[in-house]
Amino acid sequence: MEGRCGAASRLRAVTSRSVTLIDVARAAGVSKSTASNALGGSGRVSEATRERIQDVARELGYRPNTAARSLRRSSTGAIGLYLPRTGTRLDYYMNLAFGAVERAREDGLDLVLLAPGTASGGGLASRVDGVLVIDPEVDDPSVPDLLGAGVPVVTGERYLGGGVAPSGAVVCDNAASLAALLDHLAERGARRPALLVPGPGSDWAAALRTAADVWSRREGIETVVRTVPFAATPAETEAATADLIAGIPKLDAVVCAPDGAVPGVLAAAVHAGLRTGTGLLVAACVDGAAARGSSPQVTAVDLRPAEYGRACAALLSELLAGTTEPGVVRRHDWALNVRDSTAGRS
Amino acid sequence: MEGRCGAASRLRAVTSRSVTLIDVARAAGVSKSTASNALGGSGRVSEATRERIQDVARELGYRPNTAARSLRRSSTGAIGLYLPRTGTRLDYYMNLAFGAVERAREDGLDLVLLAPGTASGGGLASRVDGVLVIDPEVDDPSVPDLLGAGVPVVTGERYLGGGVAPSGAVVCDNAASLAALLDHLAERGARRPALLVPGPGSDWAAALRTAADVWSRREGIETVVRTVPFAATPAETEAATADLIAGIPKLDAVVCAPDGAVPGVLAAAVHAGLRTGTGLLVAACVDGAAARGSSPQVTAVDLRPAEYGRACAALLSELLAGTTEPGVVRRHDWALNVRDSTAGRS
DNA sequence: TAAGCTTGCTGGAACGTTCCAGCAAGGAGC
DNA sequence: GCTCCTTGCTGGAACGTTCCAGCAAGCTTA
Repeated sequence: MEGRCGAASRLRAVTSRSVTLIDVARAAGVSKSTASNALGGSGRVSEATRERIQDVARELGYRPNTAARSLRRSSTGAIGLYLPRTGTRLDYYMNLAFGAVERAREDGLDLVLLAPGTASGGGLASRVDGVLVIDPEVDDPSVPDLLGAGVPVVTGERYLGGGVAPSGAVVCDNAASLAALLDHLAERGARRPALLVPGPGSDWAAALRTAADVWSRREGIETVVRTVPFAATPAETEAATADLIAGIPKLDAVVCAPDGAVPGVLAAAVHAGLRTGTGLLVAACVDGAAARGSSPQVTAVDLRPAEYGRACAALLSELLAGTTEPGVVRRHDWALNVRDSTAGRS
Repeated sequence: MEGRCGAASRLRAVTSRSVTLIDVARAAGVSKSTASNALGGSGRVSEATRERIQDVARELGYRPNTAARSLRRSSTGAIGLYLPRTGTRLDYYMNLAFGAVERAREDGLDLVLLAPGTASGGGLASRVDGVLVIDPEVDDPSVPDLLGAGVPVVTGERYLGGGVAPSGAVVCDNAASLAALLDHLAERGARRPALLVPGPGSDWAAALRTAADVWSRREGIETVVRTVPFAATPAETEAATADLIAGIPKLDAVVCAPDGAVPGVLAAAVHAGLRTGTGLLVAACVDGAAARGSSPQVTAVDLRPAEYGRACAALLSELLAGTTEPGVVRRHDWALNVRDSTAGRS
């Protein structure tokens, strides 16, 4: 009876079940501990045995069971990604997500997409080892939950709210990029630029506002700042721009912070009979489909979202591995993509 | 010694470790099996004890350990999402992803983002219970790997390649939506429409091509079909449209299949001195930021990506639960968003 | 030669859950 | 009174991995 039962289960193991560490160990004639050490890299194993076991594992098609490993190591092998769900900028975030997922995969980490409210239950800690929170906004109630979930958090851009501090952050030098953009516009002949920017609820928008102020003082060129919603629709932006054109006689350049708002600016220019690129210079603080796809194409600051995502994932991965101390803030490089919309005043 | 050791571990359990099923059971004065049954819903437990245990669990803040559950149940509690990484259409896919992640969460499933090449290793089956493959293209080498990974697969749109068949699919009636779009254009005065569409490598594009053919025959109106890349850039589309305008004297409407290509069509119209909406009607087969954000706004077929994602996740979830038999194909509804770009010939 | 160190390996005990066999207690049917 | 069934609960054994203590064998040192 014992024998029959053992034989049956062994047969099933061969036919249907997936191959486990014990199968590998048995086939290689070692104990499971040695097999584990040989494949995992830790522990003391002779080079010869290690290679033999790795060969056997490859031959049998051994894949470690993620759940068992997680249980034993009490780490899940996955990180979470939390994105703001703004209507525009989605292609930016998608590129960022792709970058993060690729980088995570290089370290053997899965990336799970977090929906708003995921963390509020509290079970987050048993499902991911850490979380990436991108562009955290102060009035998003999920953000404090994520920060308090008990796992390391890396933010993309700083979080301006209080509470538990994140373990790390990757930030863009938005002040420098806006200054570069304004320098570029001035060089192309702009003397009366305007900036369309969301209110200071996010680190990004807040930084842009002060940067515009600093630049204006330094250069002695007044920059008109006008507040638009974070996820501004083209219609809203068009109205805002038309308003500016009507109100400021010599307006010659418009910088719009959200990339999705670009079409609205262009439409207002067309309506007012201004030729984009010469009569009115137009630029955006975030590059994306809207800036690249419009006509004429719009000069924009390229935040290189895929690399941004990679950088965030890399930092979190290092924090999890313990190779980097908590509290780091890393800088992410940007680039200025000059296009026809700032060709220059004729 | 035994006692001291036990006390020590119990103390640590209280101070640092998270609360386990055993903690709940002990606090409620029952065995772990009963606690498991009470919380899991299965097994035989009296209503009184069940409530008591649930109260205790809530009070202690018990969260089941995902890894342990996965290990025991040999299911991971997560599904994978594989998206094509085309430059345009990203906001469409992002909305779809958000829909899928929300629906998955309703069933307690995590959604992990799959990068191209994730499946080739073969370890996919131990990490997700099933996979969503959206807009599978025949020449994507990852798709056969995903289909052969040994877990249920639901595709968004059909997969035209061979090999292992998916367990389910959610499809749009692209033929019907294009016919509706062409009907709309004809009603607004179009007599010589053109269709910009990718080659027949995807189910979506193939369906559009035949639908245009069928519609033309039925209505007696010839539709000019022109092939553009799947992820057509605005520049490519502009060139293609300019070409059409030059080559076809009475051209009065352009339908462009990929949404990201919309700005190119509009630019070509402007260049040719045609007024979009009257001189040239313009429409797209996929609604998105490009169609909504352009000026004038462009009439498009709304595939309702978030709901599409929800539908895919729902189907996969049912397949995993066994409440739906494999092989199902479900239909997803679309809507026509009429905008200024098809106002009508004056 | 005895003690101590290093190397290479082993066996067992976790990790937290679910599933299964089983067992008292009580009721029904003969 | 005996069997049989149901209800409500229990204890132990999985699931596949990693970690830890430990143990021979060989080498060094005194």
